[in-house]
Amino acid sequence: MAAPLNGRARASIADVAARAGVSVGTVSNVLNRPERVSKHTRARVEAAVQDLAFVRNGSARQLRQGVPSVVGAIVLDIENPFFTAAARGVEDRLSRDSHTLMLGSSDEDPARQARLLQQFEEHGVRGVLITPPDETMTAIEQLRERGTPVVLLDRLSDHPDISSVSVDNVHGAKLAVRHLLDLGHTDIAFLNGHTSIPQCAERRQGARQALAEAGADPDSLVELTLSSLSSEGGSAAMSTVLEEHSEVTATFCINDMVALGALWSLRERRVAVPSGMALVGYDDVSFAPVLAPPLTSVRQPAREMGFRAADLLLGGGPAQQVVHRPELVIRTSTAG
Amino acid sequence: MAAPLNGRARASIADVAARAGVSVGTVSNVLNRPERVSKHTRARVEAAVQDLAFVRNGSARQLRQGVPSVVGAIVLDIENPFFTAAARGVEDRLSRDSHTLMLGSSDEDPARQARLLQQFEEHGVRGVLITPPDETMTAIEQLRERGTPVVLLDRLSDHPDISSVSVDNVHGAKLAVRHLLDLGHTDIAFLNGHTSIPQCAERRQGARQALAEAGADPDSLVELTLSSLSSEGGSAAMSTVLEEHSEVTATFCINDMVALGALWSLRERRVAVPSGMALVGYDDVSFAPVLAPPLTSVRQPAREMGFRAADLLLGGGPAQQVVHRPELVIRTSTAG
DNA sequence: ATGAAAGCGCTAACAT
DNA sequence: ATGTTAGCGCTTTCAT
Repeated sequence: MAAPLNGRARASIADVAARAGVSVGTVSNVLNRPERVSKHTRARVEAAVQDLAFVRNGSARQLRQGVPSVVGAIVLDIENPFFTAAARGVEDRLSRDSHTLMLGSSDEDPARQARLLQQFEEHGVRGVLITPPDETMTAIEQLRERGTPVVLLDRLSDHPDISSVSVDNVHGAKLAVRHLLDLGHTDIAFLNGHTSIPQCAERRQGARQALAEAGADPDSLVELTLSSLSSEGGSAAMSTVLEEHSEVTATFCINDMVALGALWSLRERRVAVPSGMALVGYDDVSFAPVLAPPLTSVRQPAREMGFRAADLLLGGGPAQQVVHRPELVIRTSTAG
Repeated sequence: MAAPLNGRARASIADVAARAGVSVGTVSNVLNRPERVSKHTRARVEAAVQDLAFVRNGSARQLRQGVPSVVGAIVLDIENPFFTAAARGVEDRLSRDSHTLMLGSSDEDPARQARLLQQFEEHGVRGVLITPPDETMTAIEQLRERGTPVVLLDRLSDHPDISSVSVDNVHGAKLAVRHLLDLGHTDIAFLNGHTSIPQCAERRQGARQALAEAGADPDSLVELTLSSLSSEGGSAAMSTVLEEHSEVTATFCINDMVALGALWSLRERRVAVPSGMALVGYDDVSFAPVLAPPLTSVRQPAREMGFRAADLLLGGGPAQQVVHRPELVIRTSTAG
């Protein structure tokens, strides 16, 4: 039963051909265009494939015909449910065309992103879905110019040839802060990431606009800059707020993971929410409605966004910019 | 500046060689063993690489030398924070050796797993990390026999040649249910997945053992079988418990996502936790401590597990079974 | 319907 | 130090 593989681990198409007593071309035809092969030989070849447990060598295949079936995706943080929900949407779309997802997390680090892009390109991926961690698009544009299609995820493209699926961040942040202002809060903290991250810059803009429109001074916003948009970052930042900005009565968090961390700190210091501190998150991830207390958050359709982005990539039509409208979901963390 | 690529999108090593006025072998040497090349020519080649924006063709490279730098991983559910934390651990380890992660989610479906395995194998991955959704290991063993190393993640291997990193599920479940019994609960529901999933079978065994050891009838456990180990599944199952098993005062959930869903339902029906229903989860994911109420859960070191699994895969030493010990983290969802 | 053979881009062994 | 070349496994003309 063991195959005569001359020490090689995997059977090649030549091994199959030898075993079935046909040429390699015929085996290839059985694999790719079975209708061109007679019933009889097809059966013989298929038997040989079974016997040898033959598996195609994807590298050789791709080298020859250059049609990759892998799509690369780079998200900011693989532990953020917003991005895994988006990844799930991507997978939903890819599996339709039996493509595989190669997922990487840049951890908001441009250098890590560059490394991943390089690996993806060497790999010859069919295309790349990416949430860039900063404003610079040169590496991405060059990648595209060299022939790898790119779609931006959770970031509006200003390049006419690059599609994107995003959400209006300015509007989303405005909804959040306006809500806090409507509730009577005047001293509001904003736990944000570096404004080099576009989402952070845009939401900051929205937050400040909301203040301005309400006749308040945008600079009255107490801004904290987290080095990492994670629950750990949120926890540390909220501690700072409590220690150094005791006037603050409401906090807007750049995302729900940060809000989660903020809740850790508030709980630890026995600050009641919302009476001691109102809290708004962003993304409306799955756990938001059952936090203690249920978290007010700005909803983004993560899964649909991922699906759509993958669809734009595979579809290959003209570039287009899809912009979703965010929605404020009010729960007891603000209106308790 | 544009390169003479004869219509091809990407520059090849031959293009670089032509531009630099050297042979392809020399270019290859600059790329792989720069010390063998004189400073002068190296500079010329590097300039050409820059000019042409040359990127290695990974397929050709792998075809030739057969050393893949991609590791495949298949988890049960990409939206479960336990698995993304594990994936993060995997990435931590892979990035040390500049390997890339190819991540797939089987969604607990053996057919999906088979498809992913096939794609990974065709791709020629360096190895596979996998949490199998059922007991059958034939596809996995065959993959290994054909030369692709495999490490089981979150599942004990009974095959001497296959390494694994797991946690003692029987013990974990026993801790959880014993805790509920200690609190005086006698009517306990267990929101479990199909027992074809090994983790589910093992935790069921632990739950029943806890009952037996306490002198109770193991069959008194009210078992619900969810088709999906997600928050949606947990929500639906908890609704059933409330409607059809009003005697139940405590529920053990197979994981924290299910517990999250259960909380949705409890909140919707205004059942207080733990007074109306005590709740225990499994995994102790990041949001567990700040749920309403904070969730008692069985902790598993997800990130370390992923790291270790990747380490075993890349290390290539003799197969070994790493078994972690779970830990019960008691919070107010049971002992409020 | 089937076979023979070229060639995808790269690496490594060998030759100079 | 650099060049030449075989060949990895596959797909795809072009013959037969």
